[in-house]
Amino acid sequence: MLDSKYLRENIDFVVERLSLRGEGIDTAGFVELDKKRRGVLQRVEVLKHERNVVSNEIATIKKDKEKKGQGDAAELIQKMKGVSNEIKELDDELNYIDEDLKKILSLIPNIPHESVPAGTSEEDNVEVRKWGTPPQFDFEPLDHADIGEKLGIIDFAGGVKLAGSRFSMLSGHAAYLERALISFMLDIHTREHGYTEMLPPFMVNSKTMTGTGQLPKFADDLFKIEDTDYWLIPTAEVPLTNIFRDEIVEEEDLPIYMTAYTPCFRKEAGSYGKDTRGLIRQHQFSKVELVKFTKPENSYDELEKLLLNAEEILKRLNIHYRVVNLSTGDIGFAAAKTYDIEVWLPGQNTFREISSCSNCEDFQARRANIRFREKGKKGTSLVHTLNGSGLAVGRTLIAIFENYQKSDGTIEVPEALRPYMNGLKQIIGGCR
RNA sequence: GGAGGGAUGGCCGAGUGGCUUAAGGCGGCGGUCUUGAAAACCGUUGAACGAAAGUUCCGUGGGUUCAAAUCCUACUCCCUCCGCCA
Repeated sequence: MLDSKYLRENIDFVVERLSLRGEGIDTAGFVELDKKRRGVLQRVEVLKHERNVVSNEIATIKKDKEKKGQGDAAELIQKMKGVSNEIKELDDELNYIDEDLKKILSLIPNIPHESVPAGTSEEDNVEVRKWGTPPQFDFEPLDHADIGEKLGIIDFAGGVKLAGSRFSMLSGHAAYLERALISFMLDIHTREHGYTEMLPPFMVNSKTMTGTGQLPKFADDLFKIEDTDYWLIPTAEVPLTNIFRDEIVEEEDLPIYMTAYTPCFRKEAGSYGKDTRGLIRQHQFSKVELVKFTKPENSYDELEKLLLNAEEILKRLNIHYRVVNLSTGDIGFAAAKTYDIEVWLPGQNTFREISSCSNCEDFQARRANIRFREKGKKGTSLVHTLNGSGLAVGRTLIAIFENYQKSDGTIEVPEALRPYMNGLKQIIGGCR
């Protein structure tokens, strides 16, 4: 959510910046309502002041009457009845205005940072760097779906039978590999990068979904449990960021680093027919997430560090990747700036997103009311929130399948993962 | 699922219609004393909006009243006991 005061004072600038996202905003509606709100607020505050003053007078008169047996508050009380009714009407009006204003504000996306390249789509994303080299094969590399099915360790039909399209099932060494990847990633982030491991709820309420920006605008992308206020999380960013919702943290506790493995659930509405093959786009996938709470002045440095933390996983696995700076047309709703890490998939001869690292600045903090107290400064300030995948586990598994495949159809286990798989060097299929 | 109890500032906790909308304590900050620290003592210290005056905030939403932390009501969450259960 944007600051309404900031929006009021910089409305032309905001409109211009948001137009780079391809987003129009309801400026006329905002300006009119905002003005109306302040008018009503002023009137009702004057009346409330009067009510407070006269109420005290009434109290004094009644007390005198008890003591001295004289004085009569009847006239004042009568007068205050009118004032009271007026206050009620104005308060009601104010509530409606506030609701409408909130509705407008909650649908406006974050303002892109100045370092974000202008553009309308992913075509305009800018490559920041490449790491490693693509593997060379003396045979035609397969894609992960073929590799997995040939080895009998990815069961696409089974997922469809049990749940439906965009579900699948891993078995044997594929399931083992996924579990190993989760431990591997969490260990690096907790032991080497200073993150605290969390295991949050996989379902959250509407308020939590609103705090990070999924609601109200993106309800169609989410799974909701019928007859409850429970939503399945689309990313651990949601529960982790909301841990400090409506709280004031101490300055010396910042920055706060948290990491969590969770499954993620996404409807993938609007992607019909896209990425239907393989594990690329599923309704349920595993992800290790990184979340940071920082002081505003440090958040862009922290974003660079977070990005490196995510990259480190691919470096240890020795898999070729590149980093791109997303353009204004491609960054998410809550983000001011986003880097994507794209991993090389030889089976598809292309780079695919495996991590998305964003600085949301104070956009989520304002929605979720996450503040900190600064020494020697009056009041509180909003923290900055950051999040990134470290990494998407299913897509990492895909990358290993495709980059480490052998001509005989087996998969070499990357050296860094072997300690997590009881020394296993090669995935040859079968159930154990 | 059944019965009962509860929700007050960062934390604990008093307050049951009007006496500035929150006593007191802890914690934090500043000071006195001290070589330094601790202890003791003194002072200070909630949040939001607003240029300010001022207004609002005692779990959340309704209601009663001239006036609500306080009375009524619905809901949410927490605790205890019983039942069920991985």
